[in-house]
Amino acid sequence: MMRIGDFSRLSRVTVKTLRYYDEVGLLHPAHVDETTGYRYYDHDQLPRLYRILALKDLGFSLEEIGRFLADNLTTEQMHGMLKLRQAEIRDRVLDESERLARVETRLRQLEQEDVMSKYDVVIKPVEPLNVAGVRDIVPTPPDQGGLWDELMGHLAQHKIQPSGPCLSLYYDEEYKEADWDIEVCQPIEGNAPGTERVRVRELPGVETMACVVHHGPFTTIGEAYEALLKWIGENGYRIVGPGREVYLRSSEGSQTDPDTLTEIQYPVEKA
Amino acid sequence: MMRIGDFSRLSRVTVKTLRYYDEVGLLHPAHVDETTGYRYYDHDQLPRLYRILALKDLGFSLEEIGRFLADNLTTEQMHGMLKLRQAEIRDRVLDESERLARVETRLRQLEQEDVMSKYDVVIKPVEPLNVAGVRDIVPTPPDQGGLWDELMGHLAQHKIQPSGPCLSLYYDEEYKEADWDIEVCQPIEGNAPGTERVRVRELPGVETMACVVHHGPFTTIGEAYEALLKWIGENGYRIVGPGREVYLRSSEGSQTDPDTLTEIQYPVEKA
DNA sequence: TATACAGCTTCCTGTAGCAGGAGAGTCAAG
DNA sequence: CTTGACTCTCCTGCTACAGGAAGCTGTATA
Repeated sequence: MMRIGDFSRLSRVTVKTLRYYDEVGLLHPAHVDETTGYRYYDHDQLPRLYRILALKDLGFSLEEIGRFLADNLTTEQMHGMLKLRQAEIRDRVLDESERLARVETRLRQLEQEDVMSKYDVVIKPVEPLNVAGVRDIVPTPPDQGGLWDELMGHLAQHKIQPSGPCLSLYYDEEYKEADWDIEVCQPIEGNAPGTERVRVRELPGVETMACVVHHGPFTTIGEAYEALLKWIGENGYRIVGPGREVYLRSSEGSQTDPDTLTEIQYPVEKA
Repeated sequence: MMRIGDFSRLSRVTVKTLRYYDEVGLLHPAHVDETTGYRYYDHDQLPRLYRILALKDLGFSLEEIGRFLADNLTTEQMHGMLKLRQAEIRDRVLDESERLARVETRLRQLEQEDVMSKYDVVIKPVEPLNVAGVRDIVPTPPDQGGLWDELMGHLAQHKIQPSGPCLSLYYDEEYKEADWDIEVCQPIEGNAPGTERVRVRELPGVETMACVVHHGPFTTIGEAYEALLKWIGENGYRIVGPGREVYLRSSEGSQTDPDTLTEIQYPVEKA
């Protein structure tokens, strides 16, 4: 029988930890003096402590280790827990590897451009959205004003309330000189009447949407697109649907208001 | 200006988190109603929030992100922090990969032997140890009794106090049929007189010692050796020094006492 | 106008596995 | 008997929030 300090030196486990294991019931001392509260350990408690350490080393929580030691479970149960651990660790390795890749991408970018991008890309889910929309081919993006007039006219006529910031969808898959396939949308509540030109429908939700916010006039939104597309490419994603422009704040059709706020969104998947 | 719930839906960050970021000073609302305490956010706070999320995604702590946003640091500082992050993540990936390998080793072992080993191996550091020892060639390990008599006689004669459990060192690098090079040691305090045969010296400390405890008679200690050596091989270590047997509890030379407790130690390094 | 009811507030607790430290009692040696 | 090393319990802190209680607020509807 030895005191906690000796057992600590023998096992190279801190006194704090030994007391904690006593508290949570993982390893009670062989004997506790009733009057002084001193803990006394026996040499043959070392194997149990080593088992605890070995299991901890495999990544099990103390609670799992506790059940482990108490139930002394069957080979199959053991096998199942190890399989589970294996899967969890694999996930974590994968996560951390991807994080590492992102950090290294940033590093390369920093070394090349010598300045940190003003754009930050995030991946987030986007809910399904009930919208009224008008879709058509227009020469270039700045020419979508007519579609907006059409849409807003319809909404005003039927007294339909908007329920969020409006947005445009860009359906073309590659870059175009002219003739863009664009849909302008206004989120609305519930269902409302549509027409041949004004479609009311649900825009599907997207689980992984790569997003970036552009703060500045529309005329410079190209920089935001550039940053976003670069990020998507460098981080191993690919675009799997039409891009969206969400007009968070804008002054009615002005292309040059510097206080305009636009979120660009692309549905993506890991390539 | 929108309320916290709307900003939460817009950014897909929970209300709880937004309140927390307010509390720790990462992102205060644009305006807080003095009478009601309601938080009001502006659209143009979204870029800052996205920056926070992007940095979090790289693995920075909220505190680091805070300094980050407050100081808006130079490119070099930025570079340094990213390098640091890179190193940390690499370490973690390595750690987790090794852990994964250990789990998989256990799994294979379980599948082959259909039972969990009764031995648990741990890696721990061992302190330098001041000892008196007698080293010689003996036919086989059970023949080391004479060395112990010699050592104990010397200690008794000089009234030298032992300061811990005694141990044997096995110097041979490969298995031998006969003629083992063995040193028997007794830890003692301070320095004490030695002789030609009884050396007093400091046993060097070992940073990474692979250890296992055998609970049972000496006659079955081979199983413990087998388990330990197997573990060392399978987990990518190699032996870099003489093995030790530490006699934690024993009944004076008995080879068959079932309550004997012995720790086997091998200094190892990652291969 | 009264009433729901959804949404907001603060405050408290819990998480995992201990580390650090305060204040007080205990043990063995000199 | 004193000293100094050791031990005890109890409290706080760490990260980044989540969950929930109790109470207030804002808006839509009957």
